[in-house]
Amino acid sequence: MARSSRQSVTIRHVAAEAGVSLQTVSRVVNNEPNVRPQVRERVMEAVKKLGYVPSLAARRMGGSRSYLILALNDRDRTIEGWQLGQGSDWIDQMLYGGMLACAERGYRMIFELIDTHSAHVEREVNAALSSLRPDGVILTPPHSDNPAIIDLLVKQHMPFARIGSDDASAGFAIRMDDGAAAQAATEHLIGLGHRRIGFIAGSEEYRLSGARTDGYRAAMAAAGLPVAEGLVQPGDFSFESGEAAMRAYLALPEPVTAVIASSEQMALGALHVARDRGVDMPAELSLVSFDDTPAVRFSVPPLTAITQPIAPMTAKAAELLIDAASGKESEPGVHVIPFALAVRRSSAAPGG
Amino acid sequence: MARSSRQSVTIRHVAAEAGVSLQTVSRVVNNEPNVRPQVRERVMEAVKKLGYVPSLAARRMGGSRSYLILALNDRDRTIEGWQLGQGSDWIDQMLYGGMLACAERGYRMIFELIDTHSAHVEREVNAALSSLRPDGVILTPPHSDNPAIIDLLVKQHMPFARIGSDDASAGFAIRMDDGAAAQAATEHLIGLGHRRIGFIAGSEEYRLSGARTDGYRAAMAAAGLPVAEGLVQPGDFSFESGEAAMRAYLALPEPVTAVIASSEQMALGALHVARDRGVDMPAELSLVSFDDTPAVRFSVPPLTAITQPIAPMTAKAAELLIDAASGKESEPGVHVIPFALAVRRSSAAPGG
DNA sequence: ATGAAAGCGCTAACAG
DNA sequence: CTGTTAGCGCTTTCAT
Repeated sequence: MARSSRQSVTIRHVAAEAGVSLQTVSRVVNNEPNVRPQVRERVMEAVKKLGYVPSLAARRMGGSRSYLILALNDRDRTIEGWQLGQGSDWIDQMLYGGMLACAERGYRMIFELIDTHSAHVEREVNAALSSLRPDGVILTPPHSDNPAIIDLLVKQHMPFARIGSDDASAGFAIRMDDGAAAQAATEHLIGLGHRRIGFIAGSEEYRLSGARTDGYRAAMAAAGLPVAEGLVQPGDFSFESGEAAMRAYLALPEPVTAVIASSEQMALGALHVARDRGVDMPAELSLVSFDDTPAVRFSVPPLTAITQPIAPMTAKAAELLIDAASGKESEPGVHVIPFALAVRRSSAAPGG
Repeated sequence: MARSSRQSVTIRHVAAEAGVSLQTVSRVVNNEPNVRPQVRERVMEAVKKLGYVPSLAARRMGGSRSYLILALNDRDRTIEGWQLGQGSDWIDQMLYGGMLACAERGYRMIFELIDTHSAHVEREVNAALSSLRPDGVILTPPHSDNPAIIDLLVKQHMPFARIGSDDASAGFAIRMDDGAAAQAATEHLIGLGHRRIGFIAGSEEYRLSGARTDGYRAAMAAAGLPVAEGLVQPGDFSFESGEAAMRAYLALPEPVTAVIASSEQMALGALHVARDRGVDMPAELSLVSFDDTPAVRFSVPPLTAITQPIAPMTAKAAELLIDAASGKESEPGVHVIPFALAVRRSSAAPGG
């Protein structure tokens, strides 16, 4: 352990130490066959003694793999989230699931911010791919359904996983069952005795918005409840759109007794308006959020929420891509990850 | 833009397209001198036309730089934060400041989780360094003052920045003035009319804990207020230790009218206990938090808090390291980044 | 089962 | 100002 200079240990040093060729060291390090147990042992000792760890860059240069998984996130949304610090922990959960899954397999996850709306999406994605040459790409919403990005990836034969997408035509799709989740939230409220339940829809830019609205409608229909005019309000996932929706509900001739917001920010916006107007929650109004974030848990009252399995989805995405890069063919198609409903004080039987 | 195969554009293709040598392309791409404007122009056009972006790995292999900055975070704390999802956005703010500062300079920030307490710290750090060969390392608390890590970095001549450290003996130290911040928080309360102010100290594993306590004592002393027995309570940054401290305050014969917690989690723990006991805030008790996180802003009441400039500190760290890697000698020593005090409803004049 | 040779895409060092 | 020559540390052939 005396090595302490700037010059680091390379495969050469290990080969010399063990008295074998570079090749043999490479084989041992990569767990390849055709090495006698005895020699393997000797090499592993040398590796350990010298503290050898292969250089990522050199591995990428020599071989075909880069041991890198690239996650692409929407620049504007991500930066806005960071600036506002409003407690969406999407990135954190993505890192949690993705980084650990990668680390377990000797991979590394890097993430990049990409402008969806920019005319330069292709240029930006291309730049990241060219620079990093990852073994796989993880797409998060709204990139998961961006045709420009998908086309690019397909053309380059770059394996990719699409989080929150149900499009199985290319790449791996990994999602939770958004429809079932909205349905579960709706059923939860119906079970509590609610009959006039509002639903704040999400941005149509995201495919999952439609699925959620459909799930809500399905649950209402199954219970024989009409979806009256004004019960479904448009939204764009923003706090403001949640506020606007709640104002609309409060202006309805016949009031709603419960509201489901298909995003955390919209739930908080709705909560804000309701509280401002002195609505007693949950006595007069129950509220359910999609997305179980810190802000939702710390709000007053704490909100009942659908827990999106962001970490497990990202972990699954990383696994699939690494398996693919390792030659293991995994089943393509849509992988559905279970969600959960966290029941908190914001939902109760109507009237108290 | 017809290139669409897997095989990507290399410096060769650009050289051929522009009719110059590889070297000239390299010079242009790296903004080096000794290229006629005319030729430079021609090369830039070829680069643009082919969509050429240099390979990170190849750059690292050929040259002396890797264009990578490595940020080291504490594994246990980080993972715990992700699991609990309690809304500490340290990682987010670090990424915000660090990634963008790196991106502006053509660098990339990668972050790794390292076990501080493990006997393998050195092995873990070494592995990350050997694999990535970054141009600089950013240390975050508690790594910033970990002698094993510092020694390793110094021995390897690896430039590094220490966030939240005031130790200027090696590397760049980047910090906010923790003492002044605690002092400002204390003065804020004194200005409101408080005289018996409690201070929940942080873990002694972190050097900044002492600075904060000192700042509190200094402000008290400057105002001629005694720091009576029991006013300073020990803590370890955890929610539980905040709860314990608040219980201790409530058990004091002569009650405190205000409390400063030197971490967000302790503030929330203290708030939890106070609310449970029916303490009216801020009428009966004012509370100030260190760390202006989402949870703090969404709590009831929203907490007055010291805003730690995590993003600016990380950005500064990245800048210094990249400048160093680029040959620009920057002033060593301690870089102090301004903090702010966000006044919210949790602090008011005593008694009402 | 092992080793030798070639080369990945770039930059450093040197020639001109 | 510009081009040529060597590698960087690995993995991939291909021999042995």
